[in-house]
Amino acid sequence: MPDDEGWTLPEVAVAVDLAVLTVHDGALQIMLVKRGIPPYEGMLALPGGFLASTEEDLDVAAARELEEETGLHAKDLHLEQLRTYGTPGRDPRRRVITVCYLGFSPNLPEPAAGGDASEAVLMPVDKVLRPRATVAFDHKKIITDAVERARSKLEYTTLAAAFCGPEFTVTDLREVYEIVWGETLDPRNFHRKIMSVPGFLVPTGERVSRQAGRPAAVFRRGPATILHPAMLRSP
Amino acid sequence: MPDDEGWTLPEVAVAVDLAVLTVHDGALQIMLVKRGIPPYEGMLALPGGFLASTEEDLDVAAARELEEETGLHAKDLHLEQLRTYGTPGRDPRRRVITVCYLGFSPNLPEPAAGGDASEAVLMPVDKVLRPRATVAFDHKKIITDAVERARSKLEYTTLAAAFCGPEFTVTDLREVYEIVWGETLDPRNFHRKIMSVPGFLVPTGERVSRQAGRPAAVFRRGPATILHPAMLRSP
DNA sequence: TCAAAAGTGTTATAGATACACCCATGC
DNA sequence: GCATGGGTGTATCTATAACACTTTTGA
Repeated sequence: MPDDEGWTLPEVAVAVDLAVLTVHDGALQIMLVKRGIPPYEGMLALPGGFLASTEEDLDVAAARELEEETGLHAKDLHLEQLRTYGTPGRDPRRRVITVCYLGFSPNLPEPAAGGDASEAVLMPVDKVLRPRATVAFDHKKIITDAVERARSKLEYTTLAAAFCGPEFTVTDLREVYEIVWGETLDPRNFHRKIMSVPGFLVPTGERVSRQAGRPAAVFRRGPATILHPAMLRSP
Repeated sequence: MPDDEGWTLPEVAVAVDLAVLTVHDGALQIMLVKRGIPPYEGMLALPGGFLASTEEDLDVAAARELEEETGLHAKDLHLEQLRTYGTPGRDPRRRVITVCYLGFSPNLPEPAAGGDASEAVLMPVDKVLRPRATVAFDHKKIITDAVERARSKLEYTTLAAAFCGPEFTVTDLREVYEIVWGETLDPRNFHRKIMSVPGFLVPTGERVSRQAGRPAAVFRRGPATILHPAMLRSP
């Protein structure tokens, strides 16, 4: 793949960015940070930054930036590579290509304010993606891609559980699907479908009462990672 | 996303690589080039190379490398971003991150030898991915990812047609599925399924005879891009 | 006339959908 | 008791799987 030796390397900066999604207050939300420096000073942007050194791995850089800018720890959420964005001009200072990561985070007790980064905020994706809303760089496009990927991943994987805490009920999980997809699902059919996937939900034996009604059984995530057959959104 | 100004950029080289797949001689094959220079001199590798300038877009670099190294033109095939690989040490010379593209090419009349690059070859992926086989860099891992992505894309998109020429029969298309997935499909059910997807196949009105048997109707690709419901591989 | 491939029809089964109904709790 | 949400049973519909059968060609 690399060509001939002894030639001058084009000066391209490599960054990582993170689109960390979570379900909070009945909405799909994304973690954003307020930029403290130009360009786009004061605007909201995805957490991220340049590689710290020539030897830093991409995944490591993503985990580091996540922690530095939001106080979240990579081990507490699901992170996967989303896509790389590199259109010339996407950063006014110099050529930057950014390797983006998609994160699924459980609903956090203290939304992010608890971290080192006081400037991290959760924002509903509906709000961020409104036509009039603006975010720094090409991050709106990245967020669009991240949301679509998340929606699609719920169809054929068990990643919805990554939006829940360690213990959750079938209704918690259904609400994740409903909020991420923006559609309502039949609770009875959902229950049966989820329970029929071997290794998705492991009962803890406990039950919890919400407000009223029969207490729901409590589950933990099982080893299953794929949903077969898939649970498809309405077309 | 980018951090503070006035800091020294880690020296990271940005490359693009291409995993171009095609169905040829009854096998799923991948386009490889023989390396003319170290490292891995003489070994087979994915076509690709470094960005030509600070201003070159990733897609443009991919199209350029494709043409330079294989003689294929980007407009003649389907190209999409696969994933970015950047583990430190993956290139012994220096830190390189490579943005990989996945290509679907129709079966070529003169397999690649016709291009500028006399060193481009088609190789069955089964052969390349055998445990004892070796390819340069981490390209074996990339090829594995590319093949899995291609297999999966046939399930829910109409991309199988990108492996066929401009005109093809339902049997041609079925053979693509059978070869890429490595399983046999019922010709009668396949025919019905494909024909039931609106906008997938557009009849030209012509028919062709293979060797024996009733001549098959000839089709062109229609505007449809997704298959709904999906056609799933056997689990 | 026969083999071979294209294409249609028919039945059986799996999974999704819709919804009636029972269960277990708080108030 | 009764409202509320958890969970089961069941009919219906849709899509796939399996395969008999007809059609149309080359040899």
